[in-house]
Amino acid sequence: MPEYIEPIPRPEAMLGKREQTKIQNRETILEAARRVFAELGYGATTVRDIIRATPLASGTFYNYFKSKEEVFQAIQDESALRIRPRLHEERVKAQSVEEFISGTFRTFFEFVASDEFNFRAIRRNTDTLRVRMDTPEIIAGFQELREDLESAIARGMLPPVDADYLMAALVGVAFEVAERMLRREVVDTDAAAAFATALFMGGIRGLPQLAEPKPPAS
Amino acid sequence: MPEYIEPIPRPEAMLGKREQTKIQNRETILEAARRVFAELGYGATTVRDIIRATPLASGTFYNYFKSKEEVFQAIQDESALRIRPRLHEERVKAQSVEEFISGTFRTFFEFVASDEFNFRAIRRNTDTLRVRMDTPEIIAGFQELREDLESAIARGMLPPVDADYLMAALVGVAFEVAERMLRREVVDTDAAAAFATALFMGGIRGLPQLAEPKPPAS
DNA sequence: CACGGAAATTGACGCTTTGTCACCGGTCTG
DNA sequence: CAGACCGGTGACAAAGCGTCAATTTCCGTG
Repeated sequence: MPEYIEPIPRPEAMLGKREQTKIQNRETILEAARRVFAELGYGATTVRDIIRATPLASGTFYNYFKSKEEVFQAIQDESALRIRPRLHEERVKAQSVEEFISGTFRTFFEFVASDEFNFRAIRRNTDTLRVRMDTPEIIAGFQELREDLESAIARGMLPPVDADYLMAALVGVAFEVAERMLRREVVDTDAAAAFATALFMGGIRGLPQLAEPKPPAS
Repeated sequence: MPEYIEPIPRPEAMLGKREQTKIQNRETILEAARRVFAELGYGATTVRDIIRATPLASGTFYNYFKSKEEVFQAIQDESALRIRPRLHEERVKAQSVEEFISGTFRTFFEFVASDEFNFRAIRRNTDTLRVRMDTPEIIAGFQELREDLESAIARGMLPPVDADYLMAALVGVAFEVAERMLRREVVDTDAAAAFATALFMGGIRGLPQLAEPKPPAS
């Protein structure tokens, strides 16, 4: 039986040419895709448009991604990967419901504002139509939020409410309010966070309480 | 100058053959599209797939719709057109905030549950990706909700809060909670409505209040 | 009833996009 | 330095797109 050889993790600078161009090409494609999506909107963009915005051959594209959806997903996941730990951290260090909620919203809205390019351009589509797409990484973020809520309930910080619905409500408000926030002439993340936080701070108190925690539905 | 001749509005049953097949064809296409979208998901569906699910020729399709987006829009708009008046009515006849909010949510969740086929199938897409699309008719519904909120504020039923954000929050919660509701083994619209209503009933009280009404942002 | 023309349907056509794969040049390993 | 092999290349077949000249269907009129 052949011994399994661990690939040697070479220091950054000493990567082989092969590895370098692989990273390079991937970034080239993602960069081009960001430009094209922003220009044409997701719906109107074709794989060929992305390839044309690149010095690469069509075959090369398919070595890295198998469709425009996958490129799109990668772009979204990059954002999700940057924001997710921050949100989680914000919530675990929260000493009160208020900190939990307001920390989540403030972090999210600030991120959205800073990442505005991605957040908006990506949603732009032909005419008045808008698309919203949840990648696995984003869905994992939702899942994490729900777990954090359940943990907060277990610690007695939150009353025993339906964590699944509460998660959904938080997500819905976060995304929808973020969208409106970005449309205003002056983007005021504090005001948006204050609004959303106040809504939930007042609202959670009156939520129907469960005898036992709700099992995950999917 | 030639006299303008008003087209004679004939009684339903006496429509000319031309008019009848026009209505017929349109419905044939929409029906086929519903099936195909449900089967393949919106993203994977091609105009040709829809045409193939129909006895018509490709050219005919383009006499009625100019793309799959437009078909999709028409399907969505049909739903929106059915639910919008009901929601509006529910809100204008509301004598209190509680009636306003709970009436809106109950009506919406019940509709979504009855219209589940459209609501779910339409969102299904390749793999874990989901799309959400707001048609002009749906956006008009949002607008109407905001106007109803503003009118409620004017009547003193609601405190002078940011109607734009409140509308966004209501919409976000409605859609996101609806989605979770449908995933559960037993779809309980009352429970979902109770949850969402309680959230807002408690939450609205504490919302930041405005000196003067917020002007529309877009 | 039959005829002329308006209106709508048809499907083949030219063009674009899609995804693949045989080829080949540069890169790595021994 | 040689040989293996990884991965970029672009031509290609298959499929989708939207159009339009030809054709059929319908309607109003004499």
